[in-house]
Amino acid sequence: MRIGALAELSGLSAQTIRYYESIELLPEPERTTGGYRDYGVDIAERLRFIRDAQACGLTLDEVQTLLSMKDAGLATCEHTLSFLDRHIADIDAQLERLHAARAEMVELASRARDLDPATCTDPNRCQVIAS
Amino acid sequence: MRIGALAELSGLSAQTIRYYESIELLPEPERTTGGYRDYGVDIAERLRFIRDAQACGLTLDEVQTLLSMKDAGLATCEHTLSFLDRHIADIDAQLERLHAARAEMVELASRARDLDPATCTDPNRCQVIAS
DNA sequence: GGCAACCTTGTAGTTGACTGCAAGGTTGCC
DNA sequence: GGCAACCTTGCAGTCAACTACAAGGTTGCC
Repeated sequence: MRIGALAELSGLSAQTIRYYESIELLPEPERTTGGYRDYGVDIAERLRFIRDAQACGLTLDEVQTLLSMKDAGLATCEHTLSFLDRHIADIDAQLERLHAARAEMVELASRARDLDPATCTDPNRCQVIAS
Repeated sequence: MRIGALAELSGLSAQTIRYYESIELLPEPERTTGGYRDYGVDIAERLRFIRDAQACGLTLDEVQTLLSMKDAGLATCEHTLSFLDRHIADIDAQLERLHAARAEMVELASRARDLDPATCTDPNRCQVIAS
């Protein structure tokens, strides 16, 4: 699979994939005789892992640490475990914030929906929000 | 309350608070006779809202849109509602990613914990992760 | 073999969200 | 009144994570 196909598959841009390779998040792929990057399907799984970890607010640097752990077959040192535990705690905190924010938005939306739509006739009113 | 106290209370830096004011996320506060910013307690709630919304992956620009809605007492236009609905959907997608990533980390942590801690004697092994 | 679509490297620019610093004013306490 | 801690504005710098562009090579199809 060439980079364009992987980009399509993963939803990332080809530039981003090259960028990930440049910061060593991705291993250097095989090359075709013409010098094009040639990926196997397993790389898509790695990209998915990166995306999920990023969604947790991990930096790409931290994602790399995690990937090294996976790649190296894990390590059991104290600080490795505490790295994981800390990030799990971070995720839990973030889940809480997400739930709070979601509730706030649902509340806003439901209050907005309960208003009479007919009153929405002032174009200036909408412009406040359009930006 | 002066900016330092608000910073303390909210967990943000004074610079960040001034930055938020500069991009009009926060209203201009009262000033003391000496020209110092003088905040009421309600501003802390606004900062909490900002933090939560940011946790959802909203940009400060989008947070501002939401705050305008709150400030303006809402609007019912189609695109306002769709703005909210879209972001609620985004949050739900992110919650899903967070759960997936959390599971992955818990799995990594539990597998790591199951290994014999006595085998963790190679300092080079740890250095891989220390970065 | 001609052509569009796709790829290569390298480097520079952008965006969002801060963060630091300089030069100076204010507060509150001893 | 002296001093440390805190504040002011303004502007430049940083960092992460892309994103764009230039100049050129490869592929696959007609």
